[in-house]
Amino acid sequence: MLRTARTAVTAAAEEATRLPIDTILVGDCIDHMNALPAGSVDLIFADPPYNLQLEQSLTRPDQSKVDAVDDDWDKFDSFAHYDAFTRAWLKAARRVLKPDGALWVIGSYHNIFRVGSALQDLDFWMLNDIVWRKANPMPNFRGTRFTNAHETLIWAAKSQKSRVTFNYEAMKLANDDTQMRSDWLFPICTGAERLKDEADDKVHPTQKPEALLFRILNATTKPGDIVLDPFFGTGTTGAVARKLGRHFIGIEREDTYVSAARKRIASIRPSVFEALQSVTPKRKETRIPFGSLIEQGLIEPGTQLFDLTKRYSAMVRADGSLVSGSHQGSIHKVGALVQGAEACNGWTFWHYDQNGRVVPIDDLRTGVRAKLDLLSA
Amino acid sequence: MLRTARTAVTAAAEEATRLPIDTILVGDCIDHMNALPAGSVDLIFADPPYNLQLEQSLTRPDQSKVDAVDDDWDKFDSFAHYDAFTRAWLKAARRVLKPDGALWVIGSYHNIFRVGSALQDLDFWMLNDIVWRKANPMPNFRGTRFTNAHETLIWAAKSQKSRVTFNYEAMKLANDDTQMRSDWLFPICTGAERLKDEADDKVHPTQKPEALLFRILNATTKPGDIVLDPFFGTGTTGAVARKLGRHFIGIEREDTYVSAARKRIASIRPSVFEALQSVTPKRKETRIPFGSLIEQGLIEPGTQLFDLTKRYSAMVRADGSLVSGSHQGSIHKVGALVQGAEACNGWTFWHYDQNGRVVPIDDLRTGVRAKLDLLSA
DNA sequence: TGAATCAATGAATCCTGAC
DNA sequence: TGTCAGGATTCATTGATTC
Repeated sequence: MLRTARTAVTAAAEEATRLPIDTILVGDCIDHMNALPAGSVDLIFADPPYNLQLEQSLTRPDQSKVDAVDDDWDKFDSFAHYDAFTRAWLKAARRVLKPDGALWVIGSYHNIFRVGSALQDLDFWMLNDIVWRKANPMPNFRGTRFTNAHETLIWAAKSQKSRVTFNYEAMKLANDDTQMRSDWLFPICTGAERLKDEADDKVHPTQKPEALLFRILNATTKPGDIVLDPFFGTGTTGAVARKLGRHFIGIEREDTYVSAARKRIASIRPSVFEALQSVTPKRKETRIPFGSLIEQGLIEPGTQLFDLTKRYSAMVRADGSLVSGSHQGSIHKVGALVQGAEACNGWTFWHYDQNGRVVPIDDLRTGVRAKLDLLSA
Repeated sequence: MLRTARTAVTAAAEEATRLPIDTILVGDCIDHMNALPAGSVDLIFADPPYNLQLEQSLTRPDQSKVDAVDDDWDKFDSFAHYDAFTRAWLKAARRVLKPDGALWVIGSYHNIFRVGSALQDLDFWMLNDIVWRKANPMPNFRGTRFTNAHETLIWAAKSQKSRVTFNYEAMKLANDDTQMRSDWLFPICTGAERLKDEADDKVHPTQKPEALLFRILNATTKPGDIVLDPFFGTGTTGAVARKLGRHFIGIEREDTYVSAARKRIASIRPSVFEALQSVTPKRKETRIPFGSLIEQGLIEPGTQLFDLTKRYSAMVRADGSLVSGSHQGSIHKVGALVQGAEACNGWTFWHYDQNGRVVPIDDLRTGVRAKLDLLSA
């Protein structure tokens, strides 16, 4: 009798801890997370709705319309509603995490401050905020702000005393033997990687690049770990987990996304090594804008520049523009204008007086570049 | 009697609106801000305490101690206290801003999510979050996290309807003619720029580089604007403001910082006036109605206009309107109608035949504008 | 076949002054 | 306060089309 009871209990416990590994659960993420056993997953990656608040439609300068994120799942009545939603899914997420588990969230300035505050309030322990610098962001078409060229990720442990996985050496190796920094450069998801439907439209408006998930899983999980994604979408997390020999649990409400994700993941052939290679971004020559020389105090506003023959001259203004007579603009533009030429490389055309020596401004750029590369290498 | 009263009132009003320009107020920033007249400053730059939670002291691999931020002013008992403090100073800051004013805050993951949420709750309107990528950050000595290589800034307008200053063209030009992005690369403040005391210790633990403020003031203020910094520290904001021909109001509690800042700012040589002028944005150029070109005989009534591909054409009428088939109206309206587009810039869309050369009508406008500006100069 | 050109597009809180 | 209309505004990448 006793033995039978114990067996039943053990079986129930086993049943309860048997996780729906490498599958997608369809439905609300809070309900599904609450149905999972507590303390059962190693990592959570979450890409929740951003709560964008778009007022009107936006057109490009060529009058084409920007295909905005206007899906119902991104609509919230107020910050209060968004906060309630955020706290609810974070609470459920925290429960399902192992004691030494950690969580990643990605967001933009519309929502990330709400999410970050909620995380702290719920006793998650922040480890890093990470900046995903987009190599090819959408420009600001109206010329009213800085190009929105990044998104923010937060990496947080379940609690202050969690001993989370961090593959420091692997990250350092992947970054030419220097510590991986908190700013990551990746292109947005386009081309063959971007899932399209029969009509050749994007299946999901905000599909994340696999390279981003590669780095995250490589950095903060071990092979065989279980990664939960409560906003699975078209399954980038699952695809990368499979490639890297990690297990995933996806939760997604929309049937369209679920079926696209299933098809996508089924076709993945795990191949760790090559995938890892593609993660390392190639080092490009650091670009130094002329304005940064002034910002850094290497050229003072008011400095006179001239060409090698001293036929033309121009004055440097604080904003990085040059003036020469009625001409004004960038070093290149004014260089072209004074000569009546179509184009001009201002870096080699313009010179300044360095203690009596006539030196091209390009020399300053070379110096700054060398210093920057040295510092960030 | 009445006259005297009115005079007194006027004097009081004048007294109240007389701002403590280019000075440092010593004491609590909330008290001082509340004593300033409402709606009186153009921009606020704030570098509040970060609420760093260093559990124990940090040691480098060689066992030397890291001089971490552990000053009293950075201690808060809990997030609740920090939030209360944040809301209090942000409220005071919002009151003192002009209706079209804006605010910058800088922070790290320890505090920026609290600050960002508070901003949104207080009806500030976020314009961008900006990432300052440090060229030479402090490494993570323990190898337990990613190198903390950036800080976050938030640029927010006083309200959603504020028309804030943004020198788009100047930023674009300073960035080699492409839009300035939201990720900025600057070295941290070291070397000669870093203020040191007699013992050769740094005067302030978190002195910001002038390059950062240079970009901020260049991007979001005009010459002569008033910039308030409620956490003035050693006065980077004041130093850059003075260099760039902007006014500052600094507020700082610590005498050590105040005296260092005063000395620092007194030694600054402001830029010459001409160097502070910036490129004129197209939006601000003298408006030339199309009709005036006809009035001035530059285009004759009856002239045929066409687009660059010669797919569409229209005729100029004496009153400055165009006709194309059944369409008629302004150059913009007809340009849009013939293409079936929502909008169209007629100045660049429509061309005319100038002795066999196809020239946009905008070239005529440019000529007229130059002549007009010459006359009025 | 290859080079040159054109077209499409991506998490976007995206105008401003006159009446 | 709103309405109306002038007219200003884009970067990197991919893939298709043309030369």
